[in-house]
Amino acid sequence: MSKTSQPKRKTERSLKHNHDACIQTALARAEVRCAQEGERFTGLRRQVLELVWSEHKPAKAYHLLKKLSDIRSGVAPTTVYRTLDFLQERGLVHKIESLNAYVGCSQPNAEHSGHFLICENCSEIREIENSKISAWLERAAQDEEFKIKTETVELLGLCIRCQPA
Amino acid sequence: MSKTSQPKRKTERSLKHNHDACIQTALARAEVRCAQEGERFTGLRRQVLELVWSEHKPAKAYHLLKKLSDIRSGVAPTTVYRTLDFLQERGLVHKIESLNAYVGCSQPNAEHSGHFLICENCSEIREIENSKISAWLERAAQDEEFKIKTETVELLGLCIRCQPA
DNA sequence: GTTAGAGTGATATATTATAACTAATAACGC
DNA sequence: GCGTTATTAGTTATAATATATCACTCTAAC
Repeated sequence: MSKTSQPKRKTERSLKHNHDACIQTALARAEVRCAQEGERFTGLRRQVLELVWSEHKPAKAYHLLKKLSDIRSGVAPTTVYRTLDFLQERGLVHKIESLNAYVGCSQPNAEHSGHFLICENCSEIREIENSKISAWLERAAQDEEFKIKTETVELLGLCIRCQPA
Repeated sequence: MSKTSQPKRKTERSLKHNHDACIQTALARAEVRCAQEGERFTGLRRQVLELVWSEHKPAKAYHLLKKLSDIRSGVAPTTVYRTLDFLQERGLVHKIESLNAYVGCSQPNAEHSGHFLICENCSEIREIENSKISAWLERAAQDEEFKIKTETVELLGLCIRCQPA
């Protein structure tokens, strides 16, 4: 248990920032992106993406499965994995390999592998857009004459709010 | 079955480089390291580490389980995972998150997270010792005031031998 | 309106990992 | 050596993650 008499976290709402808008933006971008590629952004795909975005935390496939079952019928693991695969291929979600979980991509316009900061305390996840990282990794790989295709960079630790003073 | 009349691959031996010696070195280092930490390097632990090292490819837990069953009795998933956990905690093996597999650590003396180049064609894996990478990642994380505890860096692509000319 | 292909549903199963409890073994103080 | 304790390993069961396959449905395009 944590300390009991902690002050009520008035930040809770602000931490959620403008989350509804944030989801809506993601959905709108996904729609555009699919249209651009001649892909159909179906109801199922929209629902899954919305569920992935519904928290700023990595979403597990079977958690999504449960949530999805609440809003439609005939949902099986296949349904979820297939849809996540679709979204991943279009750069709309990323899989966090070290957690077996999925997050919405915050820069779906750019072709990129995601790089992530993951708080081991609160699970909040942050995609870092730091083009230098890829450049550095490329250089390191070149030293070994290795040709990178996909980068998995997942940094586990403590976000600023979860660090002890 | 594979093709029957293929030419004998004379490279096979050289590709294996000095692999027996390589394994022996790893085992010897593990023994020293465990002794230093007051841990027991038991028969089971030795066997598992040896199996992990037996190929220069990531080893899957259930593959190790099967191999291990050939040389001792009473082997269950728990046996393997428990032993791999032990070896991981001592820095003797790394888990490759993007493959759910394990590799022997080539620098067990240094405290470090591994950084890997993984060939998607031949599965050969190479741990890159590039202290700059950690430094770079630290810097990127600091920009976000994030405190890294463990780094997962897995670069999937083509090794030099598997690149088209 | 037919049709080809994409999308989804349904069922089964494979793969990866952990929990919880028991038995065996080694280390330690005496 | 001898019993005590802690560590290691064995045993059984089950949870969590992921894929394969086939059938049915919908939709876009003609």
